[in-house]
Amino acid sequence: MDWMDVKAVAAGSGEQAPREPAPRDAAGAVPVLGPIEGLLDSLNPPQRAACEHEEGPLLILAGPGSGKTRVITHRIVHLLTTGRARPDEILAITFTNKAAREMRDRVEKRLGGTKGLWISTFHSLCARILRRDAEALTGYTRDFSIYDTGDRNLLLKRLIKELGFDPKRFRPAVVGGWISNLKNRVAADGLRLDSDGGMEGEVYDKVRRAYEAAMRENNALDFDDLLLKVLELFDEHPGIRDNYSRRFRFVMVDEYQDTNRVQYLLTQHFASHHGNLAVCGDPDQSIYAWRGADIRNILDFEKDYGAAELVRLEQNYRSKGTILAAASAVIAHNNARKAKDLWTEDEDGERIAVLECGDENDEAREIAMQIQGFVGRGGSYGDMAIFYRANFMQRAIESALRLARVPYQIVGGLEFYSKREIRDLVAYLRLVVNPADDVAFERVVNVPARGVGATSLARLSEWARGCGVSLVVAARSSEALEAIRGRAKKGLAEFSALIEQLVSLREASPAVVLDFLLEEFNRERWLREMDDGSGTDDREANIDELRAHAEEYDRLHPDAGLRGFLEEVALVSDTDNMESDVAKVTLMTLHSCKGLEYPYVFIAGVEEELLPHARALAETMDPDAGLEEERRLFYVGMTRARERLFLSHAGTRLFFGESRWTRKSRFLEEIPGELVEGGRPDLEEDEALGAYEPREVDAGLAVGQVVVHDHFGTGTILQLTGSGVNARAVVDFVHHGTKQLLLQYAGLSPAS
DNA sequence: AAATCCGCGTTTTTT
DNA sequence: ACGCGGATTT
Repeated sequence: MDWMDVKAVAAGSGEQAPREPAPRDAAGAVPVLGPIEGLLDSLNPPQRAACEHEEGPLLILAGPGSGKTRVITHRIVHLLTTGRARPDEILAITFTNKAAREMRDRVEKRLGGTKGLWISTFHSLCARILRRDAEALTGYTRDFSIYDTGDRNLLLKRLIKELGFDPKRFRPAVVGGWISNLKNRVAADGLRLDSDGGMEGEVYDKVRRAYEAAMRENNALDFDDLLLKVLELFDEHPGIRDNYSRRFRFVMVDEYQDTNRVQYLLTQHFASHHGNLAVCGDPDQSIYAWRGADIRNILDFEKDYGAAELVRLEQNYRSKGTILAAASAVIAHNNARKAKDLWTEDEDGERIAVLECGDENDEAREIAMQIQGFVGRGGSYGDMAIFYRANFMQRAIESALRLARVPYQIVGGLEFYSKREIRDLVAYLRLVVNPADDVAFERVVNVPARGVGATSLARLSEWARGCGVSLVVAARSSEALEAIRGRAKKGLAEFSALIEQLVSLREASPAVVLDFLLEEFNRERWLREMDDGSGTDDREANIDELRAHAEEYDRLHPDAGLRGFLEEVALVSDTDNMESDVAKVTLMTLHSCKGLEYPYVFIAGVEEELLPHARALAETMDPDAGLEEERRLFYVGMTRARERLFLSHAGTRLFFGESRWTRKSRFLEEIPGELVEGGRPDLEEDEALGAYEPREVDAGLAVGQVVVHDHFGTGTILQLTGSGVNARAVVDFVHHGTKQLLLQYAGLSPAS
């Protein structure tokens, strides 16, 4: 980590005379500075070479922890401050919003602003282009809706039924996955679909056609369309394509190993005019083949773009030697791979620990205990992260952390925007912007309840289809309403009136529209209506959060309006809710952890079937490829760790409510050298726990006493053992049976 | 049309 | 174990 001050070579990075300061395109644009003295001094030679590379293609092969993001941001800053480019001539593309934000922050730190720079994900970049140029696509307007997977499946289900197929046999999610897959690869293999069964394939294809037609009618695009339509736009309107490729004189793509065919072609378009394309990535960290990423894109880069400069970043500044060696040894088991030598100047550090646990709860508890131990010895929660292969594993870990009073945050997982109340409100907003959005209409026409049920809706749909109009238009037509009975008729009229009012607020700020809606709904009644017994507090809080989010958005983007807000909501999932400088342990899937680093990393569930995931081995593609991608995933997880790495596995684990025996992962055998088995590698239990400040435990607890526990509720103490930090109680809980608890974590209090 | 009950699939990963 | 959607009842 000290490499920054290793060399203090005087500034002399071959600066040329800065060009005439370019005219700024807007007030508050990035200030055009002179060259920053010594900007590149802190970089090692290859890093520096990557930053100084000027025109033409550049491939940066960057191992984990090799300062890749640093290089990209420095390169941007370098381009700007030497006057080689204006902010609005630079396009940097990332895969996740997290990465985009990180990059923007870092540039901002150096320049004090990022106005005019385009740093975004493929998806938001494309959405932005389409907002501008959608009219050039037949059938679409700039008010298009963006459908997420849920919306897509809802529409598919309706279509499958309408076409007379059984949605059980042809499940919307499966058909949708198939369509998505097709779109991601479409440009590679042409439109030919290689369906297995002739009959099945035909159905799939019929549904697909109906889906595309319906999407057009709804003025809606799904995630894949965002990219695909831009490709279409560029293909059909070379003029538009040229505008962009001339405008962005420098294009950069991060995590290039994760690009799919469509993204590959888009990139090509963006660079078509000048060839100033810098991509960076690491084939060993390619973990998205399952959704169409094609590792050949990065492997063939030099072939695709002749005379590309190649820079390899192989010095690792992140992990202790032992961790790096272990990760390297694991990844070396992949055959389809070019060998690579990562090295570090750092010391070896502590050995990697393997935690063998009973079941998933023991595992979670063990991790929690480790964490408390380290915090007791001066560690900070914010320095620790727990990774797992699949989201369901989150549960056990979460509850153990709660019990142990470990503060945590979860990245991704259950999404904010998939919550009922949020989806409904958002659907209203969508309908206001894009009245052709029938999926949104169906979602909210009876929210809150207006007596409009399935049958009336079916009648309305039928009429609408007959006339070729949207549901909103149909609902306004007295002719359409003739076929509908009293209660529902009145409801539809109410709904129409509401939409009409909302449409007049079309240009208002998102928060204003939300307020109007909530007022209109009678918030309390609506909440009560949604109550499923768990109370309305959470939903209420979610609504407030959405409102706050809308307000914040409006403040930052005063001119973006509803359209902009909806785009953000559709594309910025709350995977991005991660707070980085906060005293909380961070939980996430192995896929989400890419690009991050933590001093202490725990990887849970390092087991066969789970870490090489069974489905990755069994399914579709060739099993070796599946296994190797799993290995890369593990590699990505391991290389996030700076100081300490903990790998845990449980003897049994609950799947679908059924406890199953497990075997430890073959990947563990691939780690050379000695692993510390079990227990706490460098602490005795007492030491670990003693360091953690105990809460007062003996507060008059006695056998036979009735006590209350945060999580398990009321119970009776059957037995008390141990003392001090080892004091335990066996408690028979009314609803949860008998548990043994460590008093210092349990927080038992006498029942009142 | 709304409320309740039952059966089924779910859990690989994400924009 | 759990939640969703569909079928059943009220």
